Amino acid sequence: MDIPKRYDAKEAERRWQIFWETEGIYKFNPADTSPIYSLDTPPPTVSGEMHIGHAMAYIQADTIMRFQRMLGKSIFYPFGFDDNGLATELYVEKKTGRLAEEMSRHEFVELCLKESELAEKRLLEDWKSLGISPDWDMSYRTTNEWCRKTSQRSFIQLYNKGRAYRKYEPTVWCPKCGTAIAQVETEDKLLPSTLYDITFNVEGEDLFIATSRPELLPACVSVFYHPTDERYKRYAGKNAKVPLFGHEVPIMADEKADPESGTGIVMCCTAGDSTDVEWWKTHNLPWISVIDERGKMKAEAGKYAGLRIKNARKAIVEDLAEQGLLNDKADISHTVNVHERCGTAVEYIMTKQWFIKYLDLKDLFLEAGAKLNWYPPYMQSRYDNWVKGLKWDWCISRQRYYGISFPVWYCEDCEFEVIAGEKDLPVVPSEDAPPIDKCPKCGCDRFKPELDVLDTWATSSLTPQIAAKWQEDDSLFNRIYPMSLRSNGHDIITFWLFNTVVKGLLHENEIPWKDVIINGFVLDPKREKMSKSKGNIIKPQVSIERYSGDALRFWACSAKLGEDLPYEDKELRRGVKMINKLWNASKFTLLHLDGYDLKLDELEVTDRWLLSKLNRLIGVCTDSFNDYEFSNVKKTLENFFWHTFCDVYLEIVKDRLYTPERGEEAKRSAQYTLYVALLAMLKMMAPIMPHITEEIYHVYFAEKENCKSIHISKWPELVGSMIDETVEETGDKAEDVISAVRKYKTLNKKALNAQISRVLINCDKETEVQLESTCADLKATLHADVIEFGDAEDNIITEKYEFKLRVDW
RNA sequence: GGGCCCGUGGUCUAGUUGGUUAUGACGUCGCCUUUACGAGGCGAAGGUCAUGCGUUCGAAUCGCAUCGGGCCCA
Repeated sequence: MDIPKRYDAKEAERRWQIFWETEGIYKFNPADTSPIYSLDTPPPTVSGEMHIGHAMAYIQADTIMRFQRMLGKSIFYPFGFDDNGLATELYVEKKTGRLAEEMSRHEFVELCLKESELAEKRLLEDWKSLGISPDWDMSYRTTNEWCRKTSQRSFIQLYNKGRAYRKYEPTVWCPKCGTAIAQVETEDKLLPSTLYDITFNVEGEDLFIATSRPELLPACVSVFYHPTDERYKRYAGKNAKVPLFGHEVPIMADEKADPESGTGIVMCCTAGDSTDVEWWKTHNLPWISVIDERGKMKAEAGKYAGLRIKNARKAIVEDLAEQGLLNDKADISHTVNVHERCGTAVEYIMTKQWFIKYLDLKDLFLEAGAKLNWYPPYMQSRYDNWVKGLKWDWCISRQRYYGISFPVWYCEDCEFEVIAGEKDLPVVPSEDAPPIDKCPKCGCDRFKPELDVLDTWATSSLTPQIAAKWQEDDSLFNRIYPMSLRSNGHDIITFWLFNTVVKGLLHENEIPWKDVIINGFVLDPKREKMSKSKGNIIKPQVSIERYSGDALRFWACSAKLGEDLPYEDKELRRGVKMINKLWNASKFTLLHLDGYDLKLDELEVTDRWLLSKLNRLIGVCTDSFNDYEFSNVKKTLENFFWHTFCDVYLEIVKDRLYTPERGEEAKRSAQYTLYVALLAMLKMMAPIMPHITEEIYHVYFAEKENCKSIHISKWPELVGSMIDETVEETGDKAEDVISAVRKYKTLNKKALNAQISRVLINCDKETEVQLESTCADLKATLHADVIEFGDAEDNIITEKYEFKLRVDW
């Protein structure tokens, strides 16, 4: 057998990745009737690089899939890119330096498609370098024909169920992007601002109201104070006159007015924030719209019409001051709800939008959350809290260019909604004709296309349906859905996970998966969140280049589910060491297995000791993988391999392998044990380190097992009869003696192979019988001429069993 | 402000249905070429388990409070 001295990870990893792909090792076989195990992977957005957080999450999920594959399941493991929506538009605009407004809609869409395809080609190489094992032939991008069809079909079916509807609503709106956005696409930012104390007038009397948004004065529709606030109770039922604009608004009491904030009395405008919207709803207030879709003041703002929001604010403040209506102003910092993608403060604008009606289904959603198996379990409460706090239906329309079209046209006269036929999907209403000639309601024959596009989550919430060929291949879909597993970041439980549950329930009346694993974040070595501005980003490609993919995988598996993992170079270096150790230990083992025929007479005690422990290990690793505790597999396996197998067992059996005088039987017993143990350890390590284990497997075991790849070989079976408590105790006692003598040699500055003339062991009779049975191995390992039992003045006491020993040089 | 999670040697971490001396790794120090590996082996030092109170025969583990950190939501 010719085994190279060194293992070249960089060369080998590329070689095996190509081998797996060309040999179709991970291909899904629809004809395979084994139970299916499926994974709903997050399609990464093409707008960014693959970052270290992606790497961790994909690797963790991949270990599970590799484990399940070795259990003999039929693996359904798709991979997709999300190149849909606003994120891609912004990426393309930034990359090409051209704005969507500068060209025709068609041109911009083509540009986005072209750029995202380029990005995907580049990104795909990054993802493959992680050594993950999806069936690449099942790859998709969310803008391809099939996804567009699926997404539009979902919309049409929800429309037919009365779940999709269109209406005027105050909508969270980004004036910079000029689009409606979802609640979840906003975030709160602490920003500096000015609080203006403005003079209103109540029956000739001054009333001071504090606001940071005086430009909304024309949209003021009422004034609120807290019901218990004695200062303002006397105003109940009266009207306040709005300065500069002169209209009168009612003064009312409401719990949501904070007596501590500003002057304790607050104006309600349509609409500065979500509280304004709530007041508008609960108190049936009129809606005055003063800001347009692009953040300019409308005609309702009178002389300020046409000004941008900030300029209008400035002008109004100046006018107030001039007229003596500005009582006071103070610099403050307060939280502002901004669009997370561009940082612009959001507005609430009254527009016609498409919604998915689901507020009536909260109980159903909570039930679904309870049906899912959450790993870790406490993540369910994030989902629950989100569902309980929902206030609006799901707004699914976006006023953008690049995205999946609504399959909808409107009658130009009566706004009648014309929906595409499912057989015509996918459609682009701005380019395709509607399925009817005349409006069934008014007879008009002119139609206008819906130009809005679907929210990107409206599509990515269909990943199970997209992957499993929903309503295209029923037999496949029925076998796949609900899927076995969803892998999800904890930051997107409230959108990607929740929205997928919503679609699953609305379409299939069933939860989309059985199990959900939630992975944590990767932090920088100082345990701080990585961000571009801090400059502490770690690129996985650099880590792979420097330490290898297996080393990165080894690191990624050290975090438990849900837990954040700090990135540390030393942990990657440990992975490199592990690869090296696996290589060297295997090299040694396999050299001694050359020509071995797997024949066995009887096992030596120390061999039975190792095999007993090995079978326990198999039990632990199998259970841990089944519970998605890959970090426990990694830790337990690493410790067993390194310490028990390499440091103790290999040293014990060397003599039997090298010294013919020990006898053929003793050698064969060692060979059998080495074969079984190394093979089992490699297989259990394979999901974590797929390349090095494959390399070693092919040096020897592939031929023996007649199997093309370790990753489709059989997972080690726990043989209960091999677990033997007595043998384990015997071996543990021998190990205790070995480590005591090693310690003695070290303390006396002797080499571990220094010869000793005698070891005298003072122990009870039972132990004596036990140790006797390992005497030949003990003598060889300790390099002792004789081992004797009996009373004597001791010079060492063992750690674990506290035997008294005497070592004579 | 609400919800959830986390605080264990210098650093990262195991252990959390209460029960011997709290696990392992990195780092530090000392010793050693075990016919696989010096990218290795053997060993040493280093922890009042964030703090306080409580429950208990017994608490890293359970309860309460405080302090600190993180994530999500408002």
